[in-house]
Amino acid sequence: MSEISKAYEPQSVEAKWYQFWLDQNCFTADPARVSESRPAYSIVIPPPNVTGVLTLGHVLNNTIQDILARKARMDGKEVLWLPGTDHAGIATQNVVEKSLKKAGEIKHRNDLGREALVARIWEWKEKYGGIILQQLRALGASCDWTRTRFTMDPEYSRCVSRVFVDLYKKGHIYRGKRMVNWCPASLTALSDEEVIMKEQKGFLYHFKVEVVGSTPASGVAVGAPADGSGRAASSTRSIAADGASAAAPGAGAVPTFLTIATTRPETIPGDTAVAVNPKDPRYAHLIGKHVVRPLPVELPREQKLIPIIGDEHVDFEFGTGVLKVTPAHDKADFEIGQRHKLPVVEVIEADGKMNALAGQDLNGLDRFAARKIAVEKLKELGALEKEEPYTNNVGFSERADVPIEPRLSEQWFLKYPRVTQSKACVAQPGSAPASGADSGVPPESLSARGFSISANVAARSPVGGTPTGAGETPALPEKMQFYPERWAKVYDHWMTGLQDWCISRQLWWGHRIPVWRKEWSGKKPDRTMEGLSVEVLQAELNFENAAKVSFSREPGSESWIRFDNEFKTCFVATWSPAEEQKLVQLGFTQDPDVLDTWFSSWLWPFATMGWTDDKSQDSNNPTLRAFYPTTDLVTGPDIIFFWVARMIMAGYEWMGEMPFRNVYFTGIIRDKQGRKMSKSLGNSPDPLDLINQYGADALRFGIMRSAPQGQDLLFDEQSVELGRNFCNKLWNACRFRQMQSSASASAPGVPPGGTLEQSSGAGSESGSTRRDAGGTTEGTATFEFEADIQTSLLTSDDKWILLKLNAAIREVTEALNGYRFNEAANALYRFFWSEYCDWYVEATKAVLQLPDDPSNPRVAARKQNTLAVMDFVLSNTLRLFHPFLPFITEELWQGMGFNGDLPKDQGGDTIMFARWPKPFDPEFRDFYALDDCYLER
RNA sequence: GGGCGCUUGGCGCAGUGGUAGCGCAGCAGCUUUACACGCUGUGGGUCGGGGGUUCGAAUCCCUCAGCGCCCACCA
Repeated sequence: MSEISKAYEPQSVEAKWYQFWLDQNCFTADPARVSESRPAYSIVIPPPNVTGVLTLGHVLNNTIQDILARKARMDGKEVLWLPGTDHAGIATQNVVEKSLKKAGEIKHRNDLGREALVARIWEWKEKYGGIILQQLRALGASCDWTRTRFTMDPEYSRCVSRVFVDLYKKGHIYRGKRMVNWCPASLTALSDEEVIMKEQKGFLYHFKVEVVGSTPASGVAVGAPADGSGRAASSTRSIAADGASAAAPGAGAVPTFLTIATTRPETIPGDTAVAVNPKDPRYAHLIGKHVVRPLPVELPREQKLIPIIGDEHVDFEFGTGVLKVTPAHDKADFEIGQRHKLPVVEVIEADGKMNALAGQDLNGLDRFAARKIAVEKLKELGALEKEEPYTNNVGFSERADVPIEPRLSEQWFLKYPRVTQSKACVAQPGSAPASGADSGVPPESLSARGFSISANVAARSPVGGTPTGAGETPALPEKMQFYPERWAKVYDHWMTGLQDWCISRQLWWGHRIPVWRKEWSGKKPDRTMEGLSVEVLQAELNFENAAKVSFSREPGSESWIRFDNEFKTCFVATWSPAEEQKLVQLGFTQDPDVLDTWFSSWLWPFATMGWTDDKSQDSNNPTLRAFYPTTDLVTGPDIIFFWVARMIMAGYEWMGEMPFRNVYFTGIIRDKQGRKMSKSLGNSPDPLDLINQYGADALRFGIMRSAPQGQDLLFDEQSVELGRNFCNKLWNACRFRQMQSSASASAPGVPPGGTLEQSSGAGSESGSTRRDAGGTTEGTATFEFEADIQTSLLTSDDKWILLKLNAAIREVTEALNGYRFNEAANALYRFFWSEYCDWYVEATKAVLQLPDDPSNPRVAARKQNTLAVMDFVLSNTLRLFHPFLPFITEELWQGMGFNGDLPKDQGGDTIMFARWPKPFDPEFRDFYALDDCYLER
């Protein structure tokens, strides 16, 4: 830093230092270095979609992870921050399909076919995938890039298959024909979590249907009572009960009508019953009779008779109290259908278009167009009684953003494993004594060791760990800690009502389900199953459980076989290539579906570390042994169910241990007006632009300073500006020091640095370990603070700033231990700007500007001492800042000639491994002659 | 229908029992030899409403209201 510029110019330093860190392998984790004195610290990145580009959400998320990782390095830990990307099934397939369509190459994915499309997606992935990881480098993310993983790496895919087969054999995975959430745009099933409920304005259509099989006499009894729900009863007069007295002029019986309310008239052709509550006095007597379904119009009346059934599910307060039952297109209706053995008539196809069973008027129409036509038809028939504006919740496909269609289809389902254990492992608010993190450092009066304990260790070990770290803590079962804690309740609630997980997707991009199948024709499977062994025939006896077989007879190759009588199909699950080959030879075909993306990402914490499902191998895997369970997970609360909860279950199931000790949930980034960031609103600034304009440190600091724990964050570019200004302040404060240096008689260029920690390390003999001031310590591994500061010459200003520094160290450390990043950032800001710059630097000017007087050596000594204090404060400040502002601190660290605490060949020439400062030990109060009055100030 | 969060000066937020703070914006000055991405000074809030506990409440309790999020098979 020979020529220091007037303003900090991030562009000229960021790339340089990032490359420097890479060249020095500063980010690389080595499990061999882990030891008692060098504990492991690990984070796995929430893998962004391969198609992703950096958003402010990523900036927030990854800055936090980087702060944690860099802080842990400075605490002397062996740090693994493992990066990677997610194949993101639907999203990626959509993106590539769209781009191919746009380029005019294809009209439909079938034009290419499965293999070719998948090949194209891989091509695309190699070319454009992982841009986001590149962008993270610009942010300063200190990931161990040598361990970058992708959820579809061969090794990772193997984990997915193994896990599937394992669950299959344990009976957790089954195949079933069920109502699922179907996305008519992506043409695949979705899990419940992928459905987003949205309020939709529509209409509640009331239409009447004629009841047949009733006699006028019986119909009389049922009036439309004015009690209960007024709107239902009075407005619709549900049954034309007065029909009898009306003495219909027509021939034959007087018709009786029921009025039904529906939001989906287009599904009428699929109705196979009308349901009422058996306890409803208005309708109960009609159960067993039939009604005439109005649609399709052209169908003869006799073919449209559907029964009136009684079912408890019907709420007679709602609508007219009469429910049309469409088992094929509504989840609740399907269940009613099951209970009453109703036929299932599908009138909507997979793509959301009506089919022939819907009748000629609707056939081929999109479901929403069909709705309009259906209403018209009802009008024409005189059946429509009214249309009532109505708002209801409709499920939308998360990815395609179209209303999902409940649809009956055959899918693979998973009964979640380890639910009880996973539910119990997370500390609930108020349940456990929230130790460590918030209790912080005890007051001054505490005995000597109070301050110097690594608060990090204490705080991060979830339960117990008192700050003194003495072994007196009872060995309570270790709990996982959520930050903020309230998310634990959300988690708990979800874990309580778990439904089986639909894990199959009708897509091409993803992990193909490792199941091969073959149907049989006769009563028993064995006739068509050539090559099946004796074990299989035994297995055949038990259709419930999977049996272990080996088709290929190769050692280690095994399959799990299961017979399904209902579908007359034999299913074989295997992850062994030899078995696959043999199965194909035997005429088996692989299941065409792929697995839900989350079925691979729930293995992320260990599948990325080379897990194999082979206990002997895994216990010899140094990475897994050193870094699993991971320490912290940083993610958004929006994927607490998708990802976090499932990782916990997977962690217990296959590793026997929770996957992480702490989970930090960030807030969601919104714009100034509180709206979500979105491409269509154009309110989502490109972080790279911000980095170019203000610098990565500015962006990091700005966003961290305005991100309260777990609260949504309203992003304002001004906060980044503030970050830039702050960097500039830091820059100039160091510049000021540099200018003094050259003006004074002190050792030029390389002012010694030091940490409070070393001072404290010198302990009680510190007085005797003092060395003479001067540059004699250059080039050695460590510096002694007291070598450069003469206590006897400390002014009250010097003492004051030393104590403020001490307070800042304590404050920042505690805030970071409690994951209160904005507090830490604020403390740094306040300390450096308001205390160091505004007061201390200004105060020093009086001293530093004293004219040199050879006859009075005390003047020079005082100046020298002031500079030593400055160096001390600055070097410790840079350490404190480094996790937040990695680039500028490295630049200044090097430029000021500060040295780390390790020899150069061990990373001593970078601030990255400089020790995190620790507050004074109490005895140092005496050493520096720091009176209590300074402590108060 | 349940659950959770938020409501503090113009804007965004800190502040969990002891006389209201920060940043931005505002206003008045400043070519002060680190920094105008700066410095000095200054105006502005009865802490959503109501009730309670307390010597004392933005801070604890109750209640109401508004906004937001999550969960839930009312057609």
